[in-house]
Formats: sequence, structure tokens, C-alpha cells
Amino acid sequence: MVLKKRLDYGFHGYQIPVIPRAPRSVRRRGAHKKSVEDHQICAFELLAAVAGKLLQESESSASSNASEAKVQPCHMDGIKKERSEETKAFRTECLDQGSCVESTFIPERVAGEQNFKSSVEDHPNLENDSIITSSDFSKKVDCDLKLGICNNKTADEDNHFNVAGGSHPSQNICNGKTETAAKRQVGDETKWSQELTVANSPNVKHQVGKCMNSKTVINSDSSVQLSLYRDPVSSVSFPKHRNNVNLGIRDDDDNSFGWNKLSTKFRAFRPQARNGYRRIRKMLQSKYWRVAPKLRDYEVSNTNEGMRSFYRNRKFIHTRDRCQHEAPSKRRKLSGRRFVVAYDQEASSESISNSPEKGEYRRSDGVLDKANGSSTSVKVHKKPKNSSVKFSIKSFKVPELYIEVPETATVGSLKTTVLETVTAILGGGVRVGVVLQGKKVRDDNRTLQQTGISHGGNLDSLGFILEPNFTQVIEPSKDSPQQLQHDTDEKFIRPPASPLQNSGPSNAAIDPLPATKMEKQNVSNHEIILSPKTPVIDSKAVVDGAGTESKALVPVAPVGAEALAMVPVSQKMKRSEVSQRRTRRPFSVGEVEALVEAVEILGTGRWRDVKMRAFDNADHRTYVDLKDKWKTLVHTASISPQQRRGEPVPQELLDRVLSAHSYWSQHQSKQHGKHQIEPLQIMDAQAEKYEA
DNA sequence: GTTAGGG
DNA sequence: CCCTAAC
Repeated sequence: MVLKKRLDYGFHGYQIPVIPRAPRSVRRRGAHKKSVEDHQICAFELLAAVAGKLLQESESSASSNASEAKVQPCHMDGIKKERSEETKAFRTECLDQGSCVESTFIPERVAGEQNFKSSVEDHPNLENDSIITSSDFSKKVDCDLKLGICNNKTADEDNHFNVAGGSHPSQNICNGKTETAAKRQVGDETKWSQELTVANSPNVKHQVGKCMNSKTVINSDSSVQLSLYRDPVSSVSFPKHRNNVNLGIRDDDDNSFGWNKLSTKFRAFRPQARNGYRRIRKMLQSKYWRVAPKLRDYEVSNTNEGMRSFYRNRKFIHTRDRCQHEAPSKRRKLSGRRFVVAYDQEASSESISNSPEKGEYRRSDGVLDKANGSSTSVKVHKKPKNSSVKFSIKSFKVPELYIEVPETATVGSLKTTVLETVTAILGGGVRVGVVLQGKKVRDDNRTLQQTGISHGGNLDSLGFILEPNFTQVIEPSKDSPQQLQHDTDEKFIRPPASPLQNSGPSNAAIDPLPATKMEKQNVSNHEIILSPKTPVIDSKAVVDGAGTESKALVPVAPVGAEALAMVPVSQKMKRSEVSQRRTRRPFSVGEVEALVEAVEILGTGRWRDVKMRAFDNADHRTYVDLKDKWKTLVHTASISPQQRRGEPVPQELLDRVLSAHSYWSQHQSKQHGKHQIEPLQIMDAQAEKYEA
């Protein structure tokens, strides 16, 4: 079942170079590679299938015992999804050990939490390890992933950092139930204080009352988890470094599968490299370890995509597996004499259970009820019957935090700092952001349907994230309108687009103005805004959170000597935090004109020059953008007008595009005997002028 | 940091 | 637009 579904989805959307890639020319022929990957993943498929089957059986048995079958009535789809999740989790755990990329996955069903608990309570026998019920499974996984701030299992315990609060053996939470897979992962991990994860631990004897769980997710501790995993590598690479050690602890958000992950990696290294260090260092720079960043990006970008990401994650898994053998580590970062802790909780998004049948996730408490139309709800019932949409939020994405503390700080203070930070985030105003297909949905007044969150819609690309609860969002400084060709003869110069401070749904059908405006228009029309624009305020703003709309929740202020300074990583990872792509900025005719002209003169191999010449003031247009645009222009020009989309580009320009394209194709983008191509005489003239 | 291409 | 390999 699982297998089938997965295949249906396919997962070749992106390639994950696990190993040094072959030359571009070779890579181009992707067909082969794909098949290879398929095979490689095959094993996992089987594993998944088996796991799925086991789970299935377990589930059924469990449900038969439980007073109320948890997922019993679940629609096939629902079951599949869940199973898939669990399977994934399972696999994750299995493959995780030793992997350079630790990942976390928590197949929890928020909405079903209550059920789990009741089930457990009512049926003590479920505790039996021999029986792994679905809920059991989830529970376990939850334990490690959720509460865990996992320290790796390896020697140098000395440098071992327990960034987390009290060291509660996982058993405490998991109630001594650790199964192989989970155990490895959770084994010696230190649990974050349970405060962070209420609920979710069915086994905890004195679990928090249901009332606790009935809180809105956003307020429920269970919604946020931080798990810090120590990077296995550290131990491998740096066997011991007890004294004068700089610990670079930073999180690589490439550790989980997207749903529930808030993990952090720890790695330690000494400032003074030893021989081994050097080598390792080098190794890290090799292509092998490049896997990491790749994964990271991959993972991150998928985070918001819910279910869909799952299928793609197969590759991820695969990669991770290989990682164990090939690349034991990732990047390290040294920060002066202090060690830096940066954990970027990249939690995931939720997972949606789209079940036509009712009662599959029966929620006894009021979790849902509290949903004030906001995404904090676990489930949202909208409209009668079919049109209702049910949500099961696995977890929220938490903004990245960057903690910097002096070397002299105690571990305890570090713990405290981290805890405070988290607490501040949870306690301090946070709001929930809804992300659909990687874009933030801002219009709170829109209905789910209007927004595209419908029963049968892209629920798989829906995500929720926590954001600073700063009401006033500083108006992003509109990209300064760029004048094309600021210099000389520019017949296409356009008046600077007005910043459009207040973007009301501009109905101006077609605004000839440059991208800036158009984009804005776009935004307003869709009521969706992509990535945060460059905040007016920069790093400074971080403290008050304004500016960087979603990221940088930096509740903690500067610091006293020993206090720990928390600094948002905003600058560097501003965008990657959420991994949102830049807002789309369709090229205006004027821009196209400028581009064409520049290319006619400069050719197609000097994008940087093109950029400087025609788009020097257009900060949002990189030379890569220009190159890409040219690429599309060439394509556009070569297809029939009927197939073209977007703002029509004057045929005249397209003709010039083709001319220039063919011309430069033959002239190798540079030296060229003039007068060779008739149609471009004019161009030649220009070129000459330029070259002169 | 740029280019050139595939995704 | 993103992401990379290759320069």
C-alpha cells in the first residue's frame, strides 16, 4: 500500500546529489540516474512496505482493543497517510544512527492525542513492548523526537553538551519503553524539560490533565519541541577536546523530516586544528560532505510542503543512509572565543488528514473549539459535510534562534538560556502564520476555500509557523524602483514605481509599471505574500522583532557578562529560515527591452555585465535572473504566441531576442568577425561602439 | 564570484 | 526562481 502510494507520487522532483556528481554533461542525461536512484531506494521501499504492514496490523489490533477505534473509520487515504508517516518515522529511526544528518520525525496526531491516552490508560497491556500499536509507536517516536535534546552516543562525553534541561532519560517519558530504533536515537539523549512537551506522552503516569491538552495548540507546550541532537561527527572528528575547547554548537536544520522537528546539532571542535582536524576539515570541504547543505536545503524547502514532502523525503532518507558511510560530518562554525549555539527549529508543518469520514480523529477536548479560525486549531471544521477541512498540526515551525554565549558560561546557564528563550517564545506573544505552498497567507479574512485550503485542495502544502506577535509589521521597504538604464539613451526608462506603501488590491488591471508594482499587484490579488521582504530594519530590528516578520523571535535581550546573548541569525539566514523563495517579479516589458538591448550588445555570456549595464539599480535582478529571463525569452520567442503566458512581450522584442540569440550563439559571445550576420548589423554597430 | 544549465 | 557544478 505504502509502496504504491509512494510510487504514485514519485520523487524525482529534485535530485539529491548524494555523491559527487558527474560532469554536467553527464548529469544532463538524468534518465539513467533516476533509475539508479529508484533502485537504490528500492530497499527502503520494501522496508517501508513492511513497516507499514506491521503498523497496519498493530493498529487494527490496537483499535480493536480500544474503546474507540482511533483511526478505525479512517478513510483509506487517511490511513495511508498516517501509515506513511509512521513508516517514515520508523525508517528514520532505523537509518538515523550514525548518520551525519540526524533527523527527527514525530508521527503524532495531535488531534488524536486524547485517544492515545485513553487507550493507554484503559489498556495497560498496551504498554507491553511486544505490542507496538500505532499509538504506541507514535508515542515512542514522540518521545525521542519531541522531547529529545539528544546527545550523541559516543565517547568524548566530556565535551558533551547537554544543552537541554534536566536530564530525563527518555525512559522517564517513554515510560521505559524504548525499542531498538527509538532507543538508539533516544538512548542517552537528554530530554528537554517536559514543559515543552506536555501531552504527547501517553505513558507518563501522571500525565497532564486533559485540560492541559485542550488548550489551543499554540499555547500547548506540545506544539513546540526542541530536540537537540548532537552531531555524531563531533565525536568522530574530534575525539577529545576537553580543555580550551570552543564548542560550536549550531543547528543544522537538516535533521528532520519536516513534520515535527526541532532539532539541533551539536558539534564541538577545537580551534587549534590538529592533524586530524585538518584532514577532516578538508574532507568537509570535499564534495562528499556537500551532501549536507544539500540536504539541508532540500529538507527545509520541503518543510512547508506537508505531505508532499514526505514522498520526496525518500531521497532524503536514502541520502542520509549513504551519508553514514561517506560523509561523517557537516559544517562547523567557529565563533571567536565563544561558542555559538544556533538552533533553528525548523519545525515542520503540520500534516493534514483529509478524511472524508467522520470520527477518525475524535477529539474529546476542546482543542478544536478554540480554533478561532486561526491555524492554531488542530482541526478546523468548515462548512457542512464535505467542504470541511480537517487539520492535524504536527508541530509548528519555530523561528531560528541564535545563541551566543561566552565560553565561560556554564552549561547550566546555557540550559537556562535556551529554556528561557523557548519559554519566551511560547509565552511571549506568538502568533500563527499560515503557509500555503511556501507562501504566507496573510489575509485573515479570506476563507480557507478562497485561499486554496480546501478539502480537496493542496492540503499537503499547508504549513503553520510561529511568528513574533508583533502586530505592526514594518512595511517592507519597497524595492527601490529601478530605473532601467539609468544612464544614457533610455527610451524605456520608467518612472520609479511608487513604493505602494499600502497595497490595496489594486484593481488596475494592467499596470505598465515595472515589476515592483506588478508584483505588489500580484500580492494583493492573491492575498498571499511570499517571503518577507527585506525588512527595513535590519539586525537591529531583531530585538523588537518587527521587520523580519517571521523569523527572529528574539525574546532575549543582550546580555550581561555571563548572561547569554541571544542573537538572531537573521542576517545570514534571513531567508533560509523559512526557505521561501523570492517573490516573483515578472519582468516588465521595459525590463525586457533593456535586457534585450544589453544582450544585443554584450552577448549572452556576460550576464554580470548585462546586469551592470541595464539593471545596475535593480537590486532584485541578479545576473542570474537576467540570464534566466533571457533563457525564457528565447523560449518564449520560439513558441507560438498562443502558448505564451504572462504579460505579452511585444513581438518586436521577441524578434530581437531571437536575432541576438542566434547571433551570439554563433559568435561565441565575444570575439567575432563583424559583418557576418546581416540581421544584426545594427547590433554590430552597437557592439563595436561598446567594445571601443 | 560568475557562468551555464537543469529543476 | 532555485540550486549547482564548473570555472
